Amino acid sequence: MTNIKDLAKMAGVSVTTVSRVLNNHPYVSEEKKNAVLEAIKVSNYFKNINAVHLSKGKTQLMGVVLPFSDHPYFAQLLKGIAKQALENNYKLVLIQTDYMERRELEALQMLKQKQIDSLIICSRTCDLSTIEEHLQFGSIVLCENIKGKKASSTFVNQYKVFFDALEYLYHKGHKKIGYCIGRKSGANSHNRELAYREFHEKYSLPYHPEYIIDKCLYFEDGDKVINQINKLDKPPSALLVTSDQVAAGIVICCQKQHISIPDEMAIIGFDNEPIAKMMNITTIEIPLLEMGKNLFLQAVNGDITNKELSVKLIERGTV
Amino acid sequence: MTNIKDLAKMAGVSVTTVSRVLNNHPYVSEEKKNAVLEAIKVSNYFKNINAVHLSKGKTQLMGVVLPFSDHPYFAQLLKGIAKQALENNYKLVLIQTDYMERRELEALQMLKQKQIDSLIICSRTCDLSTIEEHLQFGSIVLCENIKGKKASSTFVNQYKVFFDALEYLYHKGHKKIGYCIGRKSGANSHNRELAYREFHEKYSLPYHPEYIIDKCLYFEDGDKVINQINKLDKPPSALLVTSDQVAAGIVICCQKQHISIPDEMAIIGFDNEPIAKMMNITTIEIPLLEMGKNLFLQAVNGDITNKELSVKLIERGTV
DNA sequence: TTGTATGCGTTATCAA
DNA sequence: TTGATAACGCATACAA
Repeated sequence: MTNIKDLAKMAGVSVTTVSRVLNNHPYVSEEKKNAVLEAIKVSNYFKNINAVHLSKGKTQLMGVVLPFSDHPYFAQLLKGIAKQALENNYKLVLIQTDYMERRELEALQMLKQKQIDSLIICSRTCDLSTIEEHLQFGSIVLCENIKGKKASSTFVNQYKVFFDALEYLYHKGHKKIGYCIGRKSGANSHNRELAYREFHEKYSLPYHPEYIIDKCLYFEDGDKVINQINKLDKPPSALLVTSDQVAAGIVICCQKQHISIPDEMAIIGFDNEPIAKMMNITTIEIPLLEMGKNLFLQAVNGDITNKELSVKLIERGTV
Repeated sequence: MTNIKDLAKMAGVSVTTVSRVLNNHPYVSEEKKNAVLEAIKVSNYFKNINAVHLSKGKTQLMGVVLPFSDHPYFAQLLKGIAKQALENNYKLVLIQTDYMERRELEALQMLKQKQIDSLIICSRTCDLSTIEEHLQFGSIVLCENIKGKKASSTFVNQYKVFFDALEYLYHKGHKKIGYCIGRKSGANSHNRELAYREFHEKYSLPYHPEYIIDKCLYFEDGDKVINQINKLDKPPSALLVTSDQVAAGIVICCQKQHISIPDEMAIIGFDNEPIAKMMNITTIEIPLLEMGKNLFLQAVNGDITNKELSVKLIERGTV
């Protein structure tokens, strides 16, 4: 396994000169350059990138923390990040956490140990303060509103989005509105709950905790939602579903059980996934690809910014 | 940023000793060990992993090449790989290719440059010979039958699976059978086409090239499939669909167009995704998680094996 | 335009 | 049980 020292010997130049031609640096004569190039060719040389990393203190590697990569929301986000990474000559290290804090800490550790230059945390369970402690080792970017903090972020104003959606349903005549979320904890869910509470206060509506259905992530959870609702004395007449995937599952389940949509049950999904279009589901479009792109750029850029992305209600047939 | 040299000085020992306690090596007195541990604590020390990589010539990093991470098939495969990676203390570097050869070569390059120890190629477009040239730099594992070659693989016998599925439909009375695939090229698709041809020969059935529908990957492609079939004089009465995702899209589209399933159109999906269960779609279960696990283990293991995984027909309501 | 010398932070070898 | 020293392979400040 030849190295630049060998190349230098072969080409009759110094290692510096070799390094120069390898990195396209100026100040090297055609003659010597060709000698080096020739040596590279005959020796079948290639860099040991780890030596470069050590020497430079950088790896061109970005960590991406997400709970599951097989959920359309995160898959789409990842796609946006990946696209931008490619353009900027970065590679992605995937850290799937299943929301286990231990794994998030591992990602932070990688930053500390210089294995990755920066870190995108798509969703977290660990403390914000823990994250802030690691900012000294590289930039960290989040997907939630952390204005005033020392890290960057790209996010959607979940409070506003949720409140607006609730009002939209209210003005369509719905007084009993429930919602489905992926997990109860988490900053975004917290904001949604806040919006939900304040919406009910604003319109003096009775607050039903049983209208909040947790752990709705995948298509097949649609069954669960409907079964749970069927048990209620007074079931909601409308549902905000924070994933089109789940919304689609609910629609399918309603069809099976002959529950008419939107008459007996109105549904608003989230994300505007292709499945929503195909199944004619009213949804709130979240620009996930753009979000991913932004996250990446913030991560490489380094200076601290907090960008709010706007969403769009797509009116279709389920409300 | 303290290093082991600093630690050695602080603890009054040699760097070797420091390295020994850092790596839990034997032959270090309690006394010195504690001194080092103390130094580590007060200095807030942590390893520079890149130096370790350079020194060891290994990175505990595995590359994963896949065309798109937002497709359920690959997402599931990735999940299986990730789970096993976690257990073996490996990190994953994701290389999304969109089937661009250039990016696959980049992954191979990473292996050459020692950035990753080994590589899993979930689907490829580059030559097998190109891959074989890189086997000298680390193990490479593929998802297709390459028995007799110098790399490892875990795969499903697509020829047999397809042939069996076609016969199943035939014995259910179908003589006009079409199929939908993700892409025409690729080893797996080639085997499927072979099975399709030979099935038609075996039963002396007319071969309709227009029954083969390409570029079916996502849910929304279901629309496309039905529209394309509607244009045909003699549409097929059954469809093999190499992704439950697409199969579900087709089912939804058929509902919209009042095409009765399975009477007017029978459908067999692939993968046994949750959506297939929920929508009662007959499908061929492919053990993707197990496949991912196997791929990973083969990659770390190093010795060359070729493992065929068996599939299972799940009979439900679409045939 | 070129080369020398040193640093990057570990691990591994070998002698003590 | 310990430590000095040599890798590991590249980048770069500085001198020439």
